[in-house]
Amino acid sequence: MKAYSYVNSRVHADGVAVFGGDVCDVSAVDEDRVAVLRPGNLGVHDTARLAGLFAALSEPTRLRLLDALSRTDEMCVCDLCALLNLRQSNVSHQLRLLRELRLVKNRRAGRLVFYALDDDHVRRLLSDGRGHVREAAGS
Amino acid sequence: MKAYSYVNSRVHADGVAVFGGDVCDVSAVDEDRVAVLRPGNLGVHDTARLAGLFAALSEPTRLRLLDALSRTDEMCVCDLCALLNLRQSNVSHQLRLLRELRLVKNRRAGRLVFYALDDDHVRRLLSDGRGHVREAAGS
DNA sequence: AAGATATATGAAAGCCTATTCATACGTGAA
DNA sequence: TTCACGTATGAATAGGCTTTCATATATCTT
Repeated sequence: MKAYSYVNSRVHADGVAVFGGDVCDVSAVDEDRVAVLRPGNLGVHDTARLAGLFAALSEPTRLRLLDALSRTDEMCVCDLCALLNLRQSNVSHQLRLLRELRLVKNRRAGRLVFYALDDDHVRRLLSDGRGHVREAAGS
Repeated sequence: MKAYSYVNSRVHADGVAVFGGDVCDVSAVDEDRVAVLRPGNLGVHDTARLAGLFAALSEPTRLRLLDALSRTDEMCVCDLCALLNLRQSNVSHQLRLLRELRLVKNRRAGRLVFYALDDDHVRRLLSDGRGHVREAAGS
């Protein structure tokens, strides 16, 4: 998952985010439309957060982990490994990422740690995603 | 955007996707739950497609392009460059990717090429994504 | 036809990430 | 305490992706 820290980005006086290094090299055709849309542009922070969220979902392993959790209430690490045929180390690494993004939560029960989806947004995102790939079947 | 071609993946006789190289190295605690969930696992193709979709959304540049298009009907390449302060080459490359994933469509008008969202799934995905990052404000 | 504008594309560089191995940590049992 | 089990984490490598530059293609104008 890319970091996209935006350390080089700055914000204009008008609040418009300017991303470091990127410079427009063409002139707009419909300057009015551009001017109207510009204030609604995604800000630097929202962009980074959204990108981080979707990046979490863009990985087959994490995607399958989330999908599995979306089909039950909670599962321990070793059961996730068995269900998805993954190495324990790999699962732990990915679950850590998902936890940092508040996509999953965990609770300890003895030496087992159970993971569950943190809220319903993920379920909906997965569902919408499936809706799209089902329609765009020709790709 | 990662390819995730799964050339090394195979499918068991029971239809369960097995991903190349990955081997579970622990034993399941709740084998019944695993057995119940396994038939519902995401297949290889669905996983790859979903991952590709979310990967498209995981990139700040593409995310901003899609967000911009979601706030208007259509826009030409140079206006997108101007609005987002991006190089033309960069925008063209990313729009190509988005088009291949059927996230945007385009039409030519003289020497301009106008891009628009291909369907409403993307709009909803963006909206859901915003919903999540708004709630998980503490990350 | 020639020039100008708008867009597309190929190649290369630099950076980032996923996975694995090895190992540490935490918990329960004997 | 010592062992066994489940989980977490650090380091390293291999492979991919994004961005840029240079250039090609397409269309319109003169």
